[in-house]
Amino acid sequence: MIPTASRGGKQIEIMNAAIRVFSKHGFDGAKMEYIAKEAGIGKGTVYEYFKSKYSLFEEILKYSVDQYRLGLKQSIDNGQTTEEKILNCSRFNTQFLNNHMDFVHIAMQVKILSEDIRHHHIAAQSVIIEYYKEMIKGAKDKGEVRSDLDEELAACCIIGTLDQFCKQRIFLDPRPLDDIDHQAIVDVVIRGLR
Amino acid sequence: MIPTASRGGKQIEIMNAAIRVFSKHGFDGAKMEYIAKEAGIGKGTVYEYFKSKYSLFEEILKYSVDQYRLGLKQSIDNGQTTEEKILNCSRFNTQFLNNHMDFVHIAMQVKILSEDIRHHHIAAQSVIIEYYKEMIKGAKDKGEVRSDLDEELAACCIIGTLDQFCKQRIFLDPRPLDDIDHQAIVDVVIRGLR
Amino acid sequence: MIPTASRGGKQIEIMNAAIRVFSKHGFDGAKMEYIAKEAGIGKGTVYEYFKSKYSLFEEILKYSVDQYRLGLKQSIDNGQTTEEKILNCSRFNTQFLNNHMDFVHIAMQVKILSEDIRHHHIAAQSVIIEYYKEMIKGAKDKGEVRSDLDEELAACCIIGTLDQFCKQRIFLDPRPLDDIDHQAIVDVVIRGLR
Amino acid sequence: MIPTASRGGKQIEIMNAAIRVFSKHGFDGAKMEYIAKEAGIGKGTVYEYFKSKYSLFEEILKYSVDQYRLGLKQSIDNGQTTEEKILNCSRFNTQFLNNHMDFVHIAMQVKILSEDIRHHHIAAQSVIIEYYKEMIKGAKDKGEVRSDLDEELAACCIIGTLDQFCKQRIFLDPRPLDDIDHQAIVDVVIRGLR
DNA sequence: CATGAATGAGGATTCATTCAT
DNA sequence: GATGAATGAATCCTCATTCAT
Repeated sequence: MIPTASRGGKQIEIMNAAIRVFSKHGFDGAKMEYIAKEAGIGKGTVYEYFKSKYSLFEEILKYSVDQYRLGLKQSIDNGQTTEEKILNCSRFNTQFLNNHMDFVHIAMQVKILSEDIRHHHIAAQSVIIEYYKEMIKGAKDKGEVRSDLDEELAACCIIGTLDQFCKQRIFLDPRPLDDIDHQAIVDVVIRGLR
Repeated sequence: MIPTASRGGKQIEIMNAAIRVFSKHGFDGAKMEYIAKEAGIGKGTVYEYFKSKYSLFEEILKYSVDQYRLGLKQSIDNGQTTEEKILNCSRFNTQFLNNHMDFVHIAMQVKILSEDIRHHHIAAQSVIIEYYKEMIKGAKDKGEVRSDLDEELAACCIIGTLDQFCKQRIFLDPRPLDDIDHQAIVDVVIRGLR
Repeated sequence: MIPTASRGGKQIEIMNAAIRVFSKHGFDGAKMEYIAKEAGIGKGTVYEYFKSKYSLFEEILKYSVDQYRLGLKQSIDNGQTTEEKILNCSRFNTQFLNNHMDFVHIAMQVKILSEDIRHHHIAAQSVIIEYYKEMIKGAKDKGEVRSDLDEELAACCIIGTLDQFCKQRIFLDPRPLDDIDHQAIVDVVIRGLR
Repeated sequence: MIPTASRGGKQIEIMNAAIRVFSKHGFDGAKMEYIAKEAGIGKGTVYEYFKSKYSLFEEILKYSVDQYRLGLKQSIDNGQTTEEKILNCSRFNTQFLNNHMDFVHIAMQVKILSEDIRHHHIAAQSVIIEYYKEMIKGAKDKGEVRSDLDEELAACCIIGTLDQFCKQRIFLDPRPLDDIDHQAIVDVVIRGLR
């Protein structure tokens, strides 16, 4: 195995190639040969950086989930008002899911994952929910949302609506993603149906 | 192959066994032998009813999607007010996803599916969105929701929130599903965050 | 198993159906279901008359070889002169091989056959050669062929030429079989090339 | 797949091993594992060189048929007189069929072959017949055979007699092949029975 | 007697992984 | 370090055979 020092660069390259291949073919459909070819290296070289297909998958999963969590955190932190925060999340969500949607779905077959990665995954999800809950808590303090709002359910509503919107746009709607009216989505979440 | 007349019963039995096995192991992890054993029959018998593992999967997918669509339709139709309709959907959603969640996730790897099944799947999704949009339209007429509400986005919000809630309860929350406060969820959707 | 008394008729029916199917698909390609369907009976019924696919094949082989041997014997016996005898053989050969050629080829994979059937087959071949050798012997006595002719080689020449002619006509030549000039073939055999 | 440059050697090795196994067990009886073992390689390696059992079979068939055709051409070309040419053919035929007889028989189940290979096979047969016809034509010019001889039938007679002789020696006669009196066979063909 | 639904042994094929170069 | 030819374990599927009806 290669000393950890110089590994970083190529490791990331392989992971990015693998994300594309896993997304296109699913876990079992993704042959190591495809991944190597996509990364522009030999089949054997992948094994210098990852000890098995499965561990490569798990590394990617962790990596992606962390990327997602961090991006979301930043989206929230960068917004001034709660509305702006959610707006940022909507934009980031669309962008991220557009690139990783398939991978996310593969990842959801949580049943096939190891305990270790499963915990990581669930933990990350929980952390994301916490981010939102804290955001709501802050919004309550600033009086931007009603004070009797259940924070868990609010988080649910935001996450669910944003995700569902992405799904519909990506799977059902042929239009490009750049003309999305994020403001309108956020409006529905904030104002509700009534 | 067995005449279509008498096939129905055993076909359904196999499909139900297969849903369990697919859910537990994923598509590629689900060996035909497991499925046969789960259905209490011999391996070869599965092939009397489905011409391949893949087509078995597709049949199940169609079947599940249709079951879901029909259940949702009924949930909406059985409610008097819009609030009650959404409440019904929430209950049905929780119940259905609890039994099929894993399968639904496997199914979402839409990329690996045939054109035919993919169209069926997308079509069913579209129909479901239509159900909700029509519900919103009716609600507008009755003045239960504001008249400037975008129907598509409203559907997004309802579907997304209900689904996300289920996911959180099923994956992250160890509590049983029967003490869910569906009313609270619906409240958030209807009143929004503010 | 069915009492041998009334078996004869249906047994022959099955064998004839099986010859057609074996000829069309080869031994391993011929499914018992095809054979049953071709004979217009149920799959299980075939097993009432033959204890296995393999033994069915062997029975057919014996049957066909015997049919061929008998037909050839008759062809020889029915001719007055040697030339006429060979002429009859040529006609019978063409007719028989046209119906059984593929089966004959399948049968030639002697290696896969049991010792028993192999001996029967080889014995029948030997008997056929004997028929021809006796014919030649008779012809020598009548002065129709030269007296220094090797009987074995003469048989070889007759059998080989007639068979090869059939093969060419059946495999390479699209013309129907009824306008064959058997006299010309026999001439070549009798007069030689010179 | 391995680059075509360096494939040649091992490909031929596998084909030769496969000829032995196909000859011994027939097409369906020949397990890929046997073939691999016979070639002294792993099962998977065969698939690096041939995409399926069937295509391996077809490649062998083409290869064998071409080998046969070329050997026969040379036999004819190397003879001075027509008699010598046929003599050469008889020797080559015996030698080749002794090594390939079983495979040739398997190959004759032309019905199961693909259109492509079938055409190749039939074409090769036709070419062989042409070789003989041209030989006869030349013999006519040199006055070695009578001028009214039908070339097609003459070819038939030569091919058939030589093949039939081989069959008899290989299948029915326990004697070794080296004491064959090829001259006697050729005599019968050239002088005829009379 | 006849049937055909059910069975499971058997074999072609795939692909993650190894290791000699 | 990098490679890709070789490997064989693992699995889908076929079909001869059985046996309950």
